[in-house]
Amino acid sequence: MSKIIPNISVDCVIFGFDFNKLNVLLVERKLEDEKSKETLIDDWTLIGYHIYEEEDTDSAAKRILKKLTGLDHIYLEQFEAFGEVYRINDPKDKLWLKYQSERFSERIVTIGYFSLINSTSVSLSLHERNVKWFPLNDLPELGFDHNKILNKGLERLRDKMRSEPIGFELLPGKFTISQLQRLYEEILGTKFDRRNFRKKVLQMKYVIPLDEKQKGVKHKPAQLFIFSREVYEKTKTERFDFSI
Amino acid sequence: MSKIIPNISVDCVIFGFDFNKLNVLLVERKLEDEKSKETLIDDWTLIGYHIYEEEDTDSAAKRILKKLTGLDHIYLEQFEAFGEVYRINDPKDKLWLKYQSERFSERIVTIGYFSLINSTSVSLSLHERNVKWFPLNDLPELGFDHNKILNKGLERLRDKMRSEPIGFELLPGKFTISQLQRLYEEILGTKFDRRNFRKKVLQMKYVIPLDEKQKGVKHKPAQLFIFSREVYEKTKTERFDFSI
DNA sequence: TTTGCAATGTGTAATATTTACGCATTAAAT
DNA sequence: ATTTAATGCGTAAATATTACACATTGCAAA
Repeated sequence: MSKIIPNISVDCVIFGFDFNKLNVLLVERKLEDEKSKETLIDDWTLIGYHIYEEEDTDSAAKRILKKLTGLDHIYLEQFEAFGEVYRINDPKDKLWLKYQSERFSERIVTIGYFSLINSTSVSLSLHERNVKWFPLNDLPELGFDHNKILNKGLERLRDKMRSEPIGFELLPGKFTISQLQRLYEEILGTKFDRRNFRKKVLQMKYVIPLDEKQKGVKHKPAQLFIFSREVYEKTKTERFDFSI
Repeated sequence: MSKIIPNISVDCVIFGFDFNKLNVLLVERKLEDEKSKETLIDDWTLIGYHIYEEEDTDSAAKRILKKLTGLDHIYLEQFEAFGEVYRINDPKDKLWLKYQSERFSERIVTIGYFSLINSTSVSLSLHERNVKWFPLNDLPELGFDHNKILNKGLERLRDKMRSEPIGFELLPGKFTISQLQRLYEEILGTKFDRRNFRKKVLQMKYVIPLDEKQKGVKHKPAQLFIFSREVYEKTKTERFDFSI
């Protein structure tokens, strides 16, 4: 692969949904002094990396996701570039970058991507580093300006959820209407009336009912549905709107 | 000022409204062979520039606007980073960059900003270069990937117009409801019923009627209004929506 | 095997919002 | 004085949203 560009990186806000909470995937950032064994850094960050000279920024984000999940076709969208001069200012952050490479002591503009993955069906690995899902309301201390990046990504996810059917990306292929409702309630921070929500979803021709029911639940099993992007693209004119 | 970063730039899609059409501001790109006087390049581009090492990307965009208009507080918003490896590929574009500086032969990631200005009250100048307003439906040939950038900027303007009251930035401080309507119709590409549009606008507490009427028109002069961002921020909860 | 539990699944009336549309008013130009 | 080309106002019809109650299903516990 070609050379790394030292002052441009991408960072991914990877969202997952466990049928209850919206989670973000973070990677542990640990550094200890080689002699004294003193812990110099111990916190978490978004998953990101510098881009290569012969690599689109989109491709860099895809590369990171692929390395992490082994999967190729993950929902990915750029949401904002972070270009403040002093976005990396904390000595910890500078130390970490220096430890990675002397070349990273320059100024870095990073491009934020958010990604939606169906966390129930994915196994994760990132070399020797520890990656973990964190619910949004219980985040650890984050390095760099990743709190800001994460929140901007979340904001964009919320906005986009209201106008396009991207929520399905967070669910398995087959899902129930209640699962979809919980997802929307969790992300948008609202409550919907169960019956009205169902009515709305049933109107969407691209949410297709299956002749199949939920299994292994201890109550009346719900009908399963699939989302069809193909049908959605054909019937796009209907304004999609999950707002209150 | 500090050194230029050769592989990061900003480009501004500057919109203006002349009470009839939505226009974009472009700068002429002309280059002729010094000996033969042959025209090597003659087209137009968005207004952009590389960023400096000690400059936020936002500040770089502001710097460009200031140089162009002399004004400080212009509506400005980042909309997308363009990070394809081969976004600059045309020999003309490479020639132009080389002519600007040998250092610009590297790969460049550019960050797109869109800006809204009240074109009726601004005088423009950009050193020795020719700048001009073009209506969106009659654009000249654009250099680089600026057609793509322009269209993405426009898309973002449209999206944002539907959810936030940014259209006012394109009008003079005092405006009539019909002017506002024409603006929205032009940008969103829709027609609104005059009476219903008026009703909707009058509900917005942040569109404040003045005891003042239009002058110099050859029909019944309309009442003038001002937009108050302050009132808007206070009453934000009401969902703003100009959709059909 | 019966009963309780915890969900799913359906319908309808009340309310709010959006759309469609008609006519009087005003200032300038003829 | 009359015409012109807009502004300004109100109301009815259509549509969309919200609120709400009860029957159904499959499993688990009694």
